[in-house]
Amino acid sequence: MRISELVERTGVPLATLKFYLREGLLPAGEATSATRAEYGEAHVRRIAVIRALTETVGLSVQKAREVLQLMDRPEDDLFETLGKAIAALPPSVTPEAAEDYPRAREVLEKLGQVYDPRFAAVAQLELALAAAESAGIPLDDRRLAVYGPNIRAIAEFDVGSIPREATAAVEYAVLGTAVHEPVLIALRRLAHQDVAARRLGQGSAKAGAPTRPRPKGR
Amino acid sequence: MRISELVERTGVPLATLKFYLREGLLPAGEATSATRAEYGEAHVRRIAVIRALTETVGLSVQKAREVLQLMDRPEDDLFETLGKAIAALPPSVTPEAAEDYPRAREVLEKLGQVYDPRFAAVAQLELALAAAESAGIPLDDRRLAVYGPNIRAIAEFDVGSIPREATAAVEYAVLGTAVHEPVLIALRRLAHQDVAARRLGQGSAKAGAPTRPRPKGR
DNA sequence: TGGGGTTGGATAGCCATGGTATCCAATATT
DNA sequence: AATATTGGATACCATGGCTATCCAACCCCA
Repeated sequence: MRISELVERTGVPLATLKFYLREGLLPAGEATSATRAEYGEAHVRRIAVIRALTETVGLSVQKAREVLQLMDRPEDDLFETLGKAIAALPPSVTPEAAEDYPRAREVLEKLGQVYDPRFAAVAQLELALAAAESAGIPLDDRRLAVYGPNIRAIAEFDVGSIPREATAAVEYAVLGTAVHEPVLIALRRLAHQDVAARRLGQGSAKAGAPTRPRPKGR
Repeated sequence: MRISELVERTGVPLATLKFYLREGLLPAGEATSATRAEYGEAHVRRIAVIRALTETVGLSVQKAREVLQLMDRPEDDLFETLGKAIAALPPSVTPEAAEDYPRAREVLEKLGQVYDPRFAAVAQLELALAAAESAGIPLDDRRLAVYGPNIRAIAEFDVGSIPREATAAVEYAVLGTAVHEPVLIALRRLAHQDVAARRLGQGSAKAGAPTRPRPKGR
C-alpha cells in the first residue's frame, strides 16, 4: 500500500509519519521508484506499537527508538536485551556503576530477591522509594508485605506467558512489560474507588456519587 | 528561614523556587518587609512533594498545581476530591461525558466492580486496554484473572491505611496513590527479572549476568 | 503524450514546557 | 555608609514533538 493508505488505516497524519520515518522509528517502505514506496501490514502494526509506546507508555521519541531497535535486533542475551529495554522506560534513570541504592537493596533483601546495582530497575526503585519517603509516605514493612507477593504473582504470570520462540519472546516481553503497566495502574486506581466505596459505605452520598451503580443508561 | 536557606535545605536552585512561587505551586513566605519573607518547615516539605509529583510521578507543572490545590483545600466529598486528583494523574485523560468505554466496562464487569464512565480512571483504563490491544497483547481473561485479585489486594491495603482524619486523609490518599505507583512498577520490573532468572535457569550466563548474586562487594 | 494528483525528501517553522538569567530597587546587616 | 540579600518582574533559552511548505520526480489515466 502507499503511504496515503497508511495514513487512512492508522489515523496518523502524513506529516507525523514522515517524522517517524525521519526519526528512524518507522522503517522505510520498499521503494518501487523514486517517488513511490510500498508499505505493508507490518508498517501498520509498527505504527500502533509506536503510538502505544509514545502516547500510552509515555516514552520520548528517542527512547521509543531504542526500545524498537532492541525489538528489531535483540542481542544474544534475552536478559540483557530486556534489561536495556527497561532502562529506556520511564522514569528513565541511568544507573551509575559503583553507585549504591540502599533503599532498594533493603527492599529486595526483604523480598529475597537479588540486588544488582547495575540494573536500571534498581535505580528506578531507589528513586521511587526516595520520593515516597520525602513525600512523607515511606514504604513500610507492612505495605511491602502486601505489595511484594501480589506483584510477584503478577510477574510470575507475565513471565509464564512469554512465548518460547526467541525472537518473538523479546518483542513480547518488552511490549508486555511496558504496555501492561498503564493497565495495572488504572486497575489500582479503580480498585481504590471501589474498595473505598464499599468500606466507607458509599460515603457522603453526593449528587450521583460516582461510586454507586446507576440504573442503566449512559 | 529565608529563601536562601530553602535553597540549601532542598537543593533546588533559587531560580527554580522563584519559578514555583510564580506558578503557584509553592505558597509565598510570610513577608516581614518589602524585601524579606519568612519560610518554614511546611515549605521544605512542600518542595519535596512538588519534586515527587513532577519528577517521580511525572506530572506537568500545571497538573501538579491542580493536585496540590486539591490537597490544600479538599472539597466536601472525599471521593470527588480523589477522583479529581486521579484525573490529573498521567496519562491525563478527560473523560467525555456521554462517552462509552467498552473495553473498560467489560473488564470492570468481570471484576464485579462498578462501571461509571464519568470516572477519569475508567477512561485511562480504556486507553491502556486499547493500546495493549493494538500493540498485539490484549488483556485476556487469564491475565485479568491474575491481575484483578492481586491488584485488588493491594488496593485493599492502600485504602485501609488511609488515616481517618478528614484533611489528612485527602493528602494521604492522593499522595499515596501517586507516589506508590512508580514503586509498584519498579517492583514488577524487578520481579520479572527475578522470576525469569529462576525459571530459565540463570539463562545464558553472560559476563556477570545481572541475574546472579555476586559475592558481596558493590 | 500530457497533465493532474501523489510521492519522497529536505528544510523551516511553531508552540508548549520548564526552567535560567538578568535587572532593579528596597532593604538588612555590619 | 557600604555591602549583600531579597522579592519581584521580565526576558531569554533549549528541548521536544510535531506541522507546514517546497520541490521535483514520478505515476496513471485519458
